[in-house]
Amino acid sequence: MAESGATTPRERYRAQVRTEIKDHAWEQIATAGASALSLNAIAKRMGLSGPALYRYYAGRDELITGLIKDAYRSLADTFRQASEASDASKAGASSAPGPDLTTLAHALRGWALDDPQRYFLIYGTPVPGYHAPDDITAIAQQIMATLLDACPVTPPDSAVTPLDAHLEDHRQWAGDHPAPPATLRSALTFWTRLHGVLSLELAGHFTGMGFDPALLFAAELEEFSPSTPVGRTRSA
Amino acid sequence: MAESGATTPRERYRAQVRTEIKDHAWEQIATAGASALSLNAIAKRMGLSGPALYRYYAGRDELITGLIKDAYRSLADTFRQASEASDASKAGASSAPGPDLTTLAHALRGWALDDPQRYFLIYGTPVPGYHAPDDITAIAQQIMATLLDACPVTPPDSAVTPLDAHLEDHRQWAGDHPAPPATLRSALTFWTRLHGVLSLELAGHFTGMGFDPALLFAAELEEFSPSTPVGRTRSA
DNA sequence: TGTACATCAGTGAACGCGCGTTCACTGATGTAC
DNA sequence: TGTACATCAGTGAACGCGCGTTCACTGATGTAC
Repeated sequence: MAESGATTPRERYRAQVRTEIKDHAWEQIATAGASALSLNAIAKRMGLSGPALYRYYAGRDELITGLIKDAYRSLADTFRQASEASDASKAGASSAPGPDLTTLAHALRGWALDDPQRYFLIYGTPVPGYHAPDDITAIAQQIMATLLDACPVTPPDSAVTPLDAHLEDHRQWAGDHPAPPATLRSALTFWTRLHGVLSLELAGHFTGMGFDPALLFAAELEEFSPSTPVGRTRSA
Repeated sequence: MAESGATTPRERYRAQVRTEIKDHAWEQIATAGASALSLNAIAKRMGLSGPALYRYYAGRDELITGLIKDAYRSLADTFRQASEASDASKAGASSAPGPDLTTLAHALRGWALDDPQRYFLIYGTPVPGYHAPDDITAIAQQIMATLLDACPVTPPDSAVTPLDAHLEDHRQWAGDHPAPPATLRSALTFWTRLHGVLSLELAGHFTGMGFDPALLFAAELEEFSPSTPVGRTRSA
């Protein structure tokens, strides 16, 4: 999708086939993982002969790069939409301005569970050779910016650590977002902690353990919720 | 290694060749990732012909399973050794009994950085079909048990959460370790948080960001250090 | 409106490759008397 | 100590497969006059 303004019938057709190829590619990735992706297999599934796909993609690598870019865009969109929705819902009176982290967190988890292999295509095991093209960095920064917009400007514990100072010097990763240092750290920690629980869940490392990953995710999230103090207060 | 008591020369030879095969396998995995592992390529590197390896492994799958098991064992050993070393060093007088989490954390990070693809073989993107054999679960539990031994029995914030109760009901994952619920949660969180930072670092997701992953790792770790209160106190 | 031409989607054959795996066999190493 | 036998490591040929990718080509779709 988002192949930009197609006008002539031929252009429309091309765009449609390109996305059809991608759809089959995602299906194949979800079934057997990204390393099993094969142009010939996709062609066969579409009722085409192998070389036909070379009208649409220069090769396997270009297709995969396209998929990765789409995955990033999809996550960025999901994040932005969740952010806007939560922003609108509390337009009336409620607590703090801006979207809240809980909404973003659940959007992230939903997006990941929706297609675990798509999550892993972005955040999973890297293939030693591959280096992401530059325009992907931009989308990653956009994701970070959305996250920073949702972070309370004064996080629960707001003392400035050495790490904060270090991050301050390297704000580029959030597109030079003008948030205070403690907020930068907060967003980064939000990201790494949720990724920690989520990636282990998606990889199935909790299945042998019997308990519910959602509870673990929620517990990690609670640490960021501004409504509850940082030391959990409920007891059982 | 640890092929168990080899006595006759032939047995010793077999064991040696088996580990030599594994060594080449690891080298290949480190270079091109686990999905690129090929029996023929290993044989060629060893100066053997392809089918020769079938004297030592029933096939590619058995070799990979062996590698995974070795990786788990290696991590368990690293953990245990770090644990014992830290235990001994403070035999004199110092603070709490038992090893401390900082030592374990750095052992983990060192082990991971030593061979990122080995880390990913365990904790990385799962291949949709594969299911780990049962004896691996045992090693994973042993790792958890070592971790639990190092957790302070009364963690920094010790109120009992609903998650604690849930974990209490599913203690199996730690080999029925007799730690209090809050400690179970603490160990689990230790694991997921460090994995969060570490896996993103190993996957190279911080390289475009310019800052030092070690600082982020240390910051996450600080939250578990009993010497420092949970809210960081230093300022800059 | 029809004709001539250009564009482009898709085909089928082919190339070269490396993979996992089997099989019948050779030659060396160990064992038993 | 030497001889007969069994064990087993390793070979080379072969099978069947699917991969990515190229190339010359046909036939349909669009464009220009």
